[in-house]
Amino acid sequence: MCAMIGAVTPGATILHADLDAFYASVEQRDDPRLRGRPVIVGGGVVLACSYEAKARGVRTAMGGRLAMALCPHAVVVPPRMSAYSAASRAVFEVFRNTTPIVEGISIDEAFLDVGGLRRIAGPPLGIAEKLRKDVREQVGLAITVGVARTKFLAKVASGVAKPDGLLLVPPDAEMEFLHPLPVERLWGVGPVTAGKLRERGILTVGRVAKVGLPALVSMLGVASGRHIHALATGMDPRRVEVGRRRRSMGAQSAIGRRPRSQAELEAILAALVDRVTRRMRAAHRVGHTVTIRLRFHDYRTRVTRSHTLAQATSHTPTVLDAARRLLVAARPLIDEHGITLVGVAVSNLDDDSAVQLALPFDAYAGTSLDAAVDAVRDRFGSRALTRAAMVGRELAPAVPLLPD
DNA sequence: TCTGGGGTCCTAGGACCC
DNA sequence: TCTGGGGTCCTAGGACCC
Repeated sequence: MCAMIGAVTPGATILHADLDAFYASVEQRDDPRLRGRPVIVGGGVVLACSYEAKARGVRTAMGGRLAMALCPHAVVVPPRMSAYSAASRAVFEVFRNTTPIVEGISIDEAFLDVGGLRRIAGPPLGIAEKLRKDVREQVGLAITVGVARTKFLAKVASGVAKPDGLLLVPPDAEMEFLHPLPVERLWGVGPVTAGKLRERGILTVGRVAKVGLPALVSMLGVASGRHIHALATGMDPRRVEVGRRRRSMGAQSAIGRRPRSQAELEAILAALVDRVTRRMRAAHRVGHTVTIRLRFHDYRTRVTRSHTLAQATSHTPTVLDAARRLLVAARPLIDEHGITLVGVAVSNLDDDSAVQLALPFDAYAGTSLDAAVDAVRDRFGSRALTRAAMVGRELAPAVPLLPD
């Protein structure tokens, strides 16, 4: 399926590329028996589903029981995250072979700026066509691409063109394209905001543009009002940014309704902290703020409790200690409301090379070198020690530490 | 709908400093 | 004894996205 509006359009140089039903498509690619059949990835809840299942009303995040009621012949497969990661890496490789300006949004989605490539690679629409072909041939997956002047319009275009489509929005036809769409298409308009707009009879993007900025600000607040007004009128100055860094890393686990002892909760917490801190170390990141997240029996009430450490760390026992204290402090809430989810996140992230400054001058000031070395080994593992030793007697500020 | 897991950004109040 | 304005950081909650 390939739709096009207009011809050569110098302003439309941003591509939004979005893999179709990503997890389910990987499963269908890897197992020919699944092709053409409704596929659900997940178990208790639907993590992803193929278009054949979507046609029966199955949706992401739906409970497994309901999904099977809607689509009794669906094939349910357990998720294979490593296969999806590998497929994602292969697709991003194709993206980066297309243009150096690639901004990853998620495992299956990215923006590409192809504005500078006209002389060597031709106009954006041709580049987009080739990108789709390359992903299909090299990775074996269908990908939808939207092409437009702004990120938001490119994203909406890919959403409209799905599945396996290509859609260009020419700069002189943006409002015709955008204004008939429902307000939910605006990035940042979810159920709550859509409800507020709906109450006032604002159902389309065109109506949002017409009602004007002051009215939107009074309805939705300054940030939200300005944001959706800008999008609805085609203004979106955000550039495609290469190398955006993660601002937090977390893990969580839904644990059902069964009552849990403190020991059980702490064991779950320890496993989560271990997962997060391993990932942090692999990414060479350290963080200052430890947050625990709890959800209660009603599945709606959520609380977070956080604590900011004096020093950024990815050290498992240090993060666990902070998380455990927060959990202990939250015990009365847990006893009162019952707990159904526990999560841990570390935010305020730095590159792990940032730890270095604090080490010699703060925590280890006044201690002997031997004592500092022991403390460093304890805290960050032997690789950090090796790096420090390489510069001689001191833990020099310029040396990045590599926690193990 | 008996309910996942990983994130981002915004708001708002209070502490604290100058 | 009463009273400033501005800025930053921390904590908590909420909406939203994939």
